[in-house]
Amino acid sequence: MQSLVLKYLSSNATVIQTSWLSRPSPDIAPELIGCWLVRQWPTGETIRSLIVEAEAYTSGDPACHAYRRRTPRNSVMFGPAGKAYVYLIYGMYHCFNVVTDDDGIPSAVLLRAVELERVPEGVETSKKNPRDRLGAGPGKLCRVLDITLAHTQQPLIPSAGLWLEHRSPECQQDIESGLLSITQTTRIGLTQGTDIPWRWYLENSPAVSKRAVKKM
DNA sequence: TGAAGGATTTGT
DNA sequence: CAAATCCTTCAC
Repeated sequence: MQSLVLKYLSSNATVIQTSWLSRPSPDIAPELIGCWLVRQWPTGETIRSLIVEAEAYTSGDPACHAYRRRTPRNSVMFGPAGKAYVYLIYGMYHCFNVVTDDDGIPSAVLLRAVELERVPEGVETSKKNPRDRLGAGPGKLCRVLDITLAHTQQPLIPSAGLWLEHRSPECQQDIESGLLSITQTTRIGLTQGTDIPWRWYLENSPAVSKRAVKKM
């Protein structure tokens, strides 16, 4: 079977705008599956990644970092959509979120897994970490795409070196026809809000972990 | 000012 | 299942 990334990669994808992201995160997260996360380094190297797994967090949600109060770390989630919320977890991994919904409503979509169109320069693959698993996990996708705390609060636009693009027409058609299937289930790794089914992933993607595909 | 803990990953 | 590892948050 041909790689999904290469099958759906198109040269004229359109950049996702703030207005499209100014909606509730549980509406946006499933629609981001099949969209593109694009990273461009200062060297000019540009890599598109197919988003295959995402989770929604929002106001009133006990698992949301902004549930208790506004703090320096989570403040970007309270602002307008279209910005990056990046945080460091367990002292060693970064997690990347897309800030969503209207100004004043703290919400975001955590990107949990992507399929890279190719291996970035300087990145080694191995049997343990093969090409199709480089972006398999929220910490791993940040590591391979070099997404760090420097990106948090940055707008997701090409000039920032990190942005989003809509599904290609081929991908959109395959999702609508049912050839590609998106599954909804519960979120991972939480201590609160564990029963809220706000995780979505693309069936049969090698970047979605077996642990992650556990059903409700 | 200090201590507890976390939207993870990896190896035992 | 526990370690790695450090920033954020909250309590004192």
